[in-house]
Amino acid sequence: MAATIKDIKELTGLSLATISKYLNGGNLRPENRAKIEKAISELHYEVNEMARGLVTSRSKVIGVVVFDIANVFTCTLLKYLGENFRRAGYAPMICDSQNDPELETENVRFLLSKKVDGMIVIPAGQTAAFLQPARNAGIPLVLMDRSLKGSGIDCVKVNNTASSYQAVEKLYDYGHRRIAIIGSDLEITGKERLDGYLKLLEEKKISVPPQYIKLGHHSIEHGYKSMQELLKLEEPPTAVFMGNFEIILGAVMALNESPFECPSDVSLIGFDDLIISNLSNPRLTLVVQPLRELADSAAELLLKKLEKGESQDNGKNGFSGEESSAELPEGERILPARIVEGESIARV
Amino acid sequence: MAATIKDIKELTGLSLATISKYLNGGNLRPENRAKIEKAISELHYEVNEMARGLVTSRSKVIGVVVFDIANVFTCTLLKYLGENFRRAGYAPMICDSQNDPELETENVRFLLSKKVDGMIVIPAGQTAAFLQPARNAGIPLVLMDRSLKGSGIDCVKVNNTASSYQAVEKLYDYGHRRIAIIGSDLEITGKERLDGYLKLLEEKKISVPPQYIKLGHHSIEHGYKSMQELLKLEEPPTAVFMGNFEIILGAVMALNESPFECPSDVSLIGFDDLIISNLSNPRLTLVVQPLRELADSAAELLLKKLEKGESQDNGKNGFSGEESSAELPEGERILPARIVEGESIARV
DNA sequence: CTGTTAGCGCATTCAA
DNA sequence: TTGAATGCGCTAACAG
Repeated sequence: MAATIKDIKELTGLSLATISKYLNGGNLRPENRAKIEKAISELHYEVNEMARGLVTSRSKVIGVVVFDIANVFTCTLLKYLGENFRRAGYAPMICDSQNDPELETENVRFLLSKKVDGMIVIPAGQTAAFLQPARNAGIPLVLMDRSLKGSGIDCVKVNNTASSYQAVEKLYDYGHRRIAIIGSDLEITGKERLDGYLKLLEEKKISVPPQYIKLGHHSIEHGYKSMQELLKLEEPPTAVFMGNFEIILGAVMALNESPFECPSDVSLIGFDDLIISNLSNPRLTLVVQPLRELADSAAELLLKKLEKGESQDNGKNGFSGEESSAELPEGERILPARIVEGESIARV
Repeated sequence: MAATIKDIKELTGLSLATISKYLNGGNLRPENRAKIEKAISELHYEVNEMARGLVTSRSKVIGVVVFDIANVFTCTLLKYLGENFRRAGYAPMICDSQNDPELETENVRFLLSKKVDGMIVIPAGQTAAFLQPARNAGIPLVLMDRSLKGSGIDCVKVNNTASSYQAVEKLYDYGHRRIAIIGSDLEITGKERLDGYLKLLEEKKISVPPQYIKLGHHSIEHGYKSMQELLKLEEPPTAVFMGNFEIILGAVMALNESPFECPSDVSLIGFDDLIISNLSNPRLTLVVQPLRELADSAAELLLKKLEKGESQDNGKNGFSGEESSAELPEGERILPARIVEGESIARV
């Protein structure tokens, strides 16, 4: 089958060690170097990473576990992560959890059996138990987008609460008082964004009817249904804050099917994503997450740990099950989102 | 560090062979089975796939090379592919070529060094040379979306020409005669779709000014610029066929910024993607590719080859470089796309 | 700078 | 059914 260093040895008369040294960038006599290179290209030799990994116990592979791969948000991050890892000589091994905690658990196990050197995780659930095997294995871990409260695992994310506060504040500044939210209290990011909305209402001493607060999943259906219901109210909101991309999709769809117009009848601001907003007419004003920075930062953090050989397990968490302490993760990095202006907000 | 079967041996007093047999589903005495299971859970033992792979020379990993991962089309396919492979006990290892043939070549090498059992490829370029190492290695290969002419490698794709023919025919049936295209002659799928457009014009004996045929890359910029130019013509088209998702994005953006309205001023039909169309107002009429079927079919094809231990290299192609013969790939599977109705086409 | 040797964790002969 | 021995392809001492 495939050529091995033994074949190179036959062809060159050199020893295995010399060839290995060549492969790993050691110094050797130019003539030998040339011989080896000739043999390699003749034999179409490729390093067998399994054998190498068995010895070094490092695979140069980084596991990436995402809650849902069929998702603009996720795959943009994957793209940037991939660029970073590549540059550092690592390759990502991507696992899709399909929003299923069981699959997520299995993914972690799987990646461990593949001896990945580290892991990036965008968790599906809200508990860190599924990561315990990885912590036991002592490999570096970095979370993205969603932190796991009290787990002590580093996380890179945006400041959801502050950003959604700003978004709603923009509606407020444009004169809106009847401000609704279509969001989520089931996803952790949704909760944080809801907090921002509520905080602004509280600070500005605005009260809204409970029907203005539509909570469910971050899903197209929820967005669609909620917008329909909002527009049917006797006193519909003049502005709606939409908590994530799927919700935006559903809500805009419902609005398009209704007699209401944006922004004359109802103003909109949404959280997540950028490209897509160009499709809607008028263009949506959005809170855009710095995806590039998120990925770069997470990759850098993980690579740094990889270099230092630092383990995620700090010794305090050697047990499995629920964490009790509410210790603040030391490495939590919170990036600011920015508002990108469209024409979906009217003055009132 | 991590437990090995040696540790299990110590703990149970059984031999390595017995434990190995257990791990691989062999028959053994219930009491021994119980002992081993106890030891495994105590030690948190996980099979080291690197060591196993070194012996079996099978990794249970399937390499997936995509031309661009940050792309709704791609990542939806990835999702479905992942489900299929998972079910069959394989895990996908995804590599992003970033539309760069060099990176693509490197990706193939990389995956080979990881000893993947097979590969799914959505190629960035149009020549098959970069796959030669994989063919030499004798692993099964399946292309998706874009075939490599005369390479003899199986491919699962949609019938681009026929589908775009139908799309343009729909415009024709609605009474349109001034039909423009914003498409690509640089991507293979673009070419095929262009063919469908031209074929319909020819059959219906319609002639259009050359300015109606906008060819470039499958990019947002191309779509945006082309739509602007089309609308500026003295006699603008009454209908536009948009060749892929990025082009749709750009074109709709340009249209939204213009005084023209869809469908009263200009009718639209686009190729690719589904979800997104809901954002635009009116909803776009689209040619939708059967992503689920594409992925299922490609996965099935590859898994079948994996079972049969069939190699992609049929012996006729043992050389590298350009292929000369125009042999039809035996396993080419062409699936039909379907038109999903929106409200973006007016009668004229 | 180069060669010899040992062993990574596992599956797989062959004997028992 | 189980056990002992061998080797997968490579790296990492160590000695030369």
